[in-house]
Amino acid sequence: MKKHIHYECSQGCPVEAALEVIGGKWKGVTLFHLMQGTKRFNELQREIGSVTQRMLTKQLRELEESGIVNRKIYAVVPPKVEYSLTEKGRTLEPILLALRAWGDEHVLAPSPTDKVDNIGVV
Amino acid sequence: MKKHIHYECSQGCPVEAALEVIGGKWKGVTLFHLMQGTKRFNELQREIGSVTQRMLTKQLRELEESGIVNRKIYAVVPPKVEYSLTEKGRTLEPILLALRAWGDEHVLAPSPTDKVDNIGVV
DNA sequence: CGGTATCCGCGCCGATACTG
DNA sequence: CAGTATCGGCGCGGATACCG
Repeated sequence: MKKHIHYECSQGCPVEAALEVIGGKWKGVTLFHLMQGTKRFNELQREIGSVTQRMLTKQLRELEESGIVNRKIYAVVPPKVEYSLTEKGRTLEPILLALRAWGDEHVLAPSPTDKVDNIGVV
Repeated sequence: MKKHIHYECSQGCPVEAALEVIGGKWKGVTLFHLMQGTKRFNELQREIGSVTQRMLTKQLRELEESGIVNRKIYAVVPPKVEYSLTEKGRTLEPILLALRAWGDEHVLAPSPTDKVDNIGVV
């Protein structure tokens, strides 16, 4: 059995690979808020609004494991943890800005130019 | 009215909104392949490689509903269905290209500059 | 060829309770 | 404050069979 076709996209497709990093349920928003600077856990949770503590923790851990987010623990009482983008994470900024612009224009404020061009049945 | 965002991201966050459109499990790859031009169903399935018929259908339907993808049915035997990007879909091209570039550089071919900068414990 | 229909396991995710 | 532990519903998504 030889694999003559294109590369299996599930393994080597760079678009999928990128989306697996930022495509998690709360990762987009989280990253976007971290673009504004270092944030504490509570700060993030408050700003995102509807994320549960459990999920925010999970998403942040995964982002950390992807090398996108840095977790800084202060050994103080009460505990203080700060999250920030790593160098690698900052390379995502243009993409996040592009996503925001696109979402703004084509989802949140659908313009008449976004109407379905045609539905073809021949 | 000025947008004083800093509230509930779950409803009005444009980044999330955009990711909900392209973030489906197979949507990224699918859209990327459709950037190369109009494709038939089988063609897409073969190129993506590991997607099941059921899932590809589902993802394409959702993309269609989002106004991103056009479905053109030819009334012939055997059946022939062609998928293509709509005008709105084509506005995603720069984002898809950026995602591919990022995935290539930072996921598929991790460079030494992507090493964790530091893990801070103060 | 390009789909539905159906079954079903698994893991996501919310809710809640507890902790250092 | 910033988590972890545990339970449980339910929807995602694979496998399979069938259809126009």
